[in-house]
Formats: sequence, structure tokens, C-alpha cells
Amino acid sequence: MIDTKLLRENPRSFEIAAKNKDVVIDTSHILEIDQKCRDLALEVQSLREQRNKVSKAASNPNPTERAKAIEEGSNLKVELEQKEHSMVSLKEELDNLLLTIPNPAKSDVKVDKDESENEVLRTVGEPTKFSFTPKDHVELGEALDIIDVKKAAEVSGARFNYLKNEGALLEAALKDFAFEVLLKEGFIPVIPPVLIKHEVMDALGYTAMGEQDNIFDLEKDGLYLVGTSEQSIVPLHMNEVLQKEDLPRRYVGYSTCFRREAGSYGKDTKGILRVHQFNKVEMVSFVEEGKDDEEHEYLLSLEEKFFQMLEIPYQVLRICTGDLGFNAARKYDIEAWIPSQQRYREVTSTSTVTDFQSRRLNMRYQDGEQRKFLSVLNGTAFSMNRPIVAILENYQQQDGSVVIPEVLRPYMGKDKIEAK
RNA sequence: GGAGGUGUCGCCUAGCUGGUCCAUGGCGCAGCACUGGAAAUGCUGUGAGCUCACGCUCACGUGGGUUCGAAUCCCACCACCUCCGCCA
Repeated sequence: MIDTKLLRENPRSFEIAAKNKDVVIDTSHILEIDQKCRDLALEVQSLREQRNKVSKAASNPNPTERAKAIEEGSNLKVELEQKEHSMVSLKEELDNLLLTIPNPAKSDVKVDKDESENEVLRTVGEPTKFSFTPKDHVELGEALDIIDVKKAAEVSGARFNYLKNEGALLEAALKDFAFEVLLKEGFIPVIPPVLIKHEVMDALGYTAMGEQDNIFDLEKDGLYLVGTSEQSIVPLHMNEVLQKEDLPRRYVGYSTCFRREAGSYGKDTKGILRVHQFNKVEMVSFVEEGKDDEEHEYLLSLEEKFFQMLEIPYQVLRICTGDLGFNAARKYDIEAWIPSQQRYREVTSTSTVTDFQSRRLNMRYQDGEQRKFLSVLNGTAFSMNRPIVAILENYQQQDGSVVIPEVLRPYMGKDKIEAK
């Protein structure tokens, strides 16, 4: 949620920022409701003041005075209840309107319509060259008996997969590798819940802008399945006040994520690139106001480090406003080279949401006498399947075997995956 | 699932026979004083909103209710603790 003070000061800037994200908002209507709400609050306040005075007078031992005060109080009570009711419903209306306003993008983010306009900031490494025709990960995975999509379809339906043998080990190795690196950086390891309350998801802002279609909803229990790990890691500090000395506070989480993938019927139907369920190693940072830009570069540098250590060619994108999403003020993606598709595909994503989520989740920190909202950032270390796809395809050999990246060998206990 | 208990301003805590609570005290934090500087000590401040200010309102897990008046009584819900049952 945005700061209403800022909205009052400069409504136009929020309208433009929303338009850049392809969202239409009517700030004059919102501010009108806001004004009505404030006026009504003042009325209620003065009625309460009278009520308090009268009820104090009612403790007067004199029976006549007492009866008079009680009489007066009864009348006030009726009026007050009425005004309070309309105030509550108006406040609710205002809150719902405020929740439709997206987090404005930062000034360095390109204003443009959709993902085709994202900026490539840099390309690292050269697309892998082969002296033979490279296979895709599905063919490799089946031949090596490490990926089984067909059986998963029988058991669970489309867009599920089994990882078996070295496939399963590869995921575990990536997780262990990321944890080892990030623990050295001072991150706090956490295994979060994967079901969260509706109200928490709403407060996080992931149900705005039609994104709820992508979320598995356990209606019976009032719970959502998380679509990404930070949805349950960020609220780790909801309704808390941290101390400034505790910042930055960084977490590395590992959890399963679930996505309905509604509306992506035609996309990536083959293989394990886009599935309903996957595991993810995620980084989440809580930092001081104004330090989020610096932290954003740090998280991106860690993501790049992982792919450099794996020696997989990649490019870094800065996402333009039209592709940014409701919460993010800036987002960088890393795309790894996928030989079978002859193009780069998204493997990580890091965003700063500034204080947009802190405001609703009530996450603050004490800075001397002041209490400020935390800035929150998230970034993918490894969102499983995708780095596995990248490894299999980039490290494949002519005979159909796959060499394991050097940094992962200690975790795998072998240096090559071969057909049995 | 059954029985009982608890939930107070960053942390701990008093209050819980309804009106002197416009919520106590300690710790922590901030400012000031003392000091050559620091420690220690003392004083002041330290939940949120409105206000230039005086001040006013709201806040005692959440939401309702009773009442002229609720932290205090009633109901529902949530969370935590203890015990029983069931189960990885």
C-alpha cells in the first residue's frame, strides 16, 4: 500500500505511475473519499469528546445531576453510533480503493508497455557452442532416467514432474550450494510454511491486478498455497518493530511453490520449464529506508555469482514498467542460455518493493526516536527445474551424457551423469 | 477432536470486585544535566491519529454485545501454553 500522505501531496504522480504499469486509477475520486472520511472522523472525534465528558459527569454522587448526565449520554450514544457506522464503511471503501494503487516504479526503470521492451543490461559468457546438434532437456532427461513427465501426468496431471536419480541429486546439490554460499554471507536459513492466510496474501499485494488467478486457493480452510517463497518469508516480521542495529536482516529460504499457470496454456507445454509445483531457494532482505537500491544491486550480484560459478551463459534484464507487476518498484531478471531454444530464458528475478508491503503488514524498525517502515527486497537464488534445465542442456555431451558443473561435484559426489 | 489457562504501548510487567486508568513500574532507546572525556547517576521524553500550539480522540489479541461509561462484564473468533485423545 502506498503512503496516503504522498498521494494527497502529489496525486498526479501516482496516476502516471499507475498508467505506466497499465493500471487505471481515479485519484480525484479516491481523494474525495479520503476527505469525506477525514471530515467524518473529526465529527466522530468531537462526539466522543462530549460522550467522555458526560460519562464522567455521570459519576457525580448527586442523584439529580447524575440522572441528567445519563439522559444526555443516552442521546449522544445514538448519534455517535450512526456516525461511527458510516465512518467505518467509508474507511473500508477508501482502503479498498487505496489497494488498487500499484507501487510506483523507480526513476531508472524504463517506461514501456510489455516484456518485449525490457532492457538487456549486460550479457555474460557466450552462447554454448556444440559440434553436434544439442538435445533438449526432455530428451536428455528421459534417456538418463532423471526426469519423468509422463508418469507425473498420470499421477497428477499436466505440468508436473518427477526428478529421479541424478535429477533429484542435482536439485539437492543446487540447494546445498546456494545455502553454503549465502550462509557465509550472513543470511539466516529458514524453511517457511507454504500455506498462508488469505488476509496475509492480500496484505502482501499479490492478489491485486488479477494475479489471484494464478494462486491455488484452499477455500475450505481460508488458505492459499504460496506461489513463491517470499510470500511466507516476508510476513515473518509482520506486526513487529525491529531495531535499526538488526538491519540489514537477510533470510535464505527453501520451500515448495505452487502456481496454477492459468492463461499460459500454449507456453512451455513440453518439459519442466513451467510447472505447477517447484522448489525454490529464495533470498529476502529487510533494510533501512533509503538503503534498498544498494541492497538490490547486492542481491543481483549474488544471483550473477551463482550463474558465473556454474559457468552458464546469461544475460541481465531490467524489467520495464509494463512488465513490472503490482508490488515492485524495480525488477532485474537473469536469463540463462537454453541451447535447444537458441535463446535466453528467465531463471531468477529480484525485486525491491520498497515499503509497499511493510505498510500493510505493519513491519517497522526503531531508528532512534523514530519508527520507520522496513524496505523489503526479494531475489531468487535457484528456482528449481530451470537451472537444472540450463545445466543439462549446456553441459550435454555428444554421447548424451551430461558433465556436472565443477562447483556442484562435491555436493553430487560425481562428475558426470550417464545412461544406466 | 475434548478439558483448562493465558494474550496490556520495542521487551518484561501492574491493573481485571466497571467511573481518580486521560494504563503502572522496570529494561531498552532518545534528549538534557553532571564530566577534561567516558562510566555511573539524576531529570525529561519514548503506542497511533488530528493540531502551529493548548489540547482532543483512538489503542489493553481481533470482532461484536451490555452500559451514560469497559483493559475490567458477556459472546464469537484467532494465537499461544498445559493435560487427554489421535497421528506422521
